[in-house]
Amino acid sequence: MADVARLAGVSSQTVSRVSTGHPGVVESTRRQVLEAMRQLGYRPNSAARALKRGTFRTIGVILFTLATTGNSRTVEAIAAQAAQEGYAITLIPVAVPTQDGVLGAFTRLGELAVDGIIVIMEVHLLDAANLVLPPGVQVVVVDSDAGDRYPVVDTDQADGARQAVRHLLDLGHRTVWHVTGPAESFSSERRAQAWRNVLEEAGREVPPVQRGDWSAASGYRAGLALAGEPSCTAIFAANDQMALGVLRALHERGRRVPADVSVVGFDDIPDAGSYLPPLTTVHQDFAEVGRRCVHGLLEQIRDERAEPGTVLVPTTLVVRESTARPSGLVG
Amino acid sequence: MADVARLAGVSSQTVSRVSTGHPGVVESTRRQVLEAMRQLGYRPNSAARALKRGTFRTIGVILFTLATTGNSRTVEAIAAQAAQEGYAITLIPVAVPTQDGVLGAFTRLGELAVDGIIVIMEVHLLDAANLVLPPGVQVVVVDSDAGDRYPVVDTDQADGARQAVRHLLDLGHRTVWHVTGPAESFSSERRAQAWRNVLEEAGREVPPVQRGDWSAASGYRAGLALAGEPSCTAIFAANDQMALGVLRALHERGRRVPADVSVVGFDDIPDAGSYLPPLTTVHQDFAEVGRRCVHGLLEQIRDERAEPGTVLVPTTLVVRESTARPSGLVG
DNA sequence: GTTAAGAATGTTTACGCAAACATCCGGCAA
DNA sequence: TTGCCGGATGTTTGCGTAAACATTCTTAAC
Repeated sequence: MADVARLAGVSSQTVSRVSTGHPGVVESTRRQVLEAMRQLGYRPNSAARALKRGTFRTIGVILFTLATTGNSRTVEAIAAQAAQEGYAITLIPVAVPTQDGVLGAFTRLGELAVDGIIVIMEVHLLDAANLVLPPGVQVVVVDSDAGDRYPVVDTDQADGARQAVRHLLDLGHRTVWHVTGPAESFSSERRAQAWRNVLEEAGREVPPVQRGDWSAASGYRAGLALAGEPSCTAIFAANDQMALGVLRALHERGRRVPADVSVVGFDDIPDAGSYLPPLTTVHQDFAEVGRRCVHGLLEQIRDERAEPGTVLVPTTLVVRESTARPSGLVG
Repeated sequence: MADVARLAGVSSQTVSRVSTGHPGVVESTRRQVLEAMRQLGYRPNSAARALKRGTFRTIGVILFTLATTGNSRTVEAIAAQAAQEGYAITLIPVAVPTQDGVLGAFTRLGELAVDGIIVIMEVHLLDAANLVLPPGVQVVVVDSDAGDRYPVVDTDQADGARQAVRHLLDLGHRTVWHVTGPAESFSSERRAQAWRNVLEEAGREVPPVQRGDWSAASGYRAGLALAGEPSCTAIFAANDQMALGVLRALHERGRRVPADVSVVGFDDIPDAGSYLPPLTTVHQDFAEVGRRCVHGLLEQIRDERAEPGTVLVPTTLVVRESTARPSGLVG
């Protein structure tokens, strides 16, 4: 910086003013400084800047995996929104979903240069890790029900699941079977809960749950089991990939979709429209979730007033070709 | 830090020594300092630390999107490996693949606190952006052929494609049609090139290319076109998602897979085994690519000797049920 | 022409840490 | 006993920046 100042014939403070875009620098001076910067290839040192300002303009995102569509889409949206607000994103992956894993991540995080953290996982896992957040670092949570302690932003899981199940009941199915996600996942539990509620409210029988792990392979296994249930005419899978596995299992067992069995997924991943048949599913607005996270976090950072509460992003049911009236009712 | 030193009855330098794990601090003193840290909730300020050390222990990853399986898997592997080496990952998304977009990202990047950068995109786009890298910041590139200027780590695209096409020819197909990815993508071009080469070497006719954009929807469109070609009995899609679209198109047009037409994909995404039928595809080891990237970059950072060159990660063909001998040869 | 007001620019300082150097102390060989 | 060595700890200093304050210059009103 001193070099730039010397070359431009000004003081280093003026260089600082130019590089931070402060007012009160006359145009001709400004031009000279910029030219000197260019010549010397000067770049402000962000460490020094952060030290002086006490802020890093960086948000940490802590999660288990990018392998699920939901997570990677959410992270992408967070990154995009943060970039627009002049913030960078630091990714903190937790290798294994154990207490140690989370604890390790947070220990690292404590020393990390972040002004706030977005947690994309069930918050109980954080508590279990006996976590102490660095003071002054704000938190927003996705995929959790910790709305009383941290601000939460999430898709309206329950409403999405309700729409899916009601759609199937409205088509005339007597009841709906459910392929659920892992028990540790809040989203998974919430979807299962809503499914159960709708059935109970409608006075329908609640069939046993098939548990999966979000993967197509687990959906396939669940689908094989369900294909053996003659009374099963409608299936609500907790995500699209498990729905894909269910479709394959039904196909292999000679049960036609949607003629014999209707299938609904959740997420509306881009591929869902290309499944055989194209999948009826619940559309999640991941981009909006990401935007809201960043927005909420920055608001907290600026205001220091943490006000827990939950923001729910609405869902829409996208009806494609994997659902139909049960065959007994055709016509 | 001064508070901690006072409470522990030592100098701030001793506190520093404890927190950096330096030797030469007697156990009893160390214990006292740690206790004082705990009581005061002290956390080292990473900005100051970075300023002093001149290093951030952070790697920047610049890319267009996390939406493609390959990118998100690679990023995940990079993050995991970096974490293990004590480095954090900063994500720099480039919203739009235009010169301005890339330039903007790099301007931001210039001010960013990173010791090295991993670029996951065709490097020509960087050049087009007239990019000036911050001096002292090392770069490793994925998905590019810039091996003469930057170190490159990539899947062995050509070999994977060769395996796919040869597999189809070996089964007895006269030729293989190709659904390619976007022209800007190096991976896409490399796969197409290898496909062409194998056909030419074998003296087969090279059918016109169907261009897609990696999405299942584009694969579907290409598939509809190919379903209208009676002579088309074998299709190599440049990724699994386009293969999914092709499968759907063939199904809709009444062409059976693999009885009438064989289909091969590329990537081996987790869902591929659950397609109808389960997809024969080329397995990419994204995790290995990520590991090599980080490894290469850290080596550069430590040695300062940039030695361009290309590291290729091998691929394997995974044969499932979407390929078979052409029907004329059955039995 | 004088002076005050305000704009443009310069000077000083501190942010929190860790490297480099300085000091202190106990122990051991001569 | 003396002197010296080396380990443990303390003191000084500077990393690059921007806030706060100081100075200079310009302009306009009288």
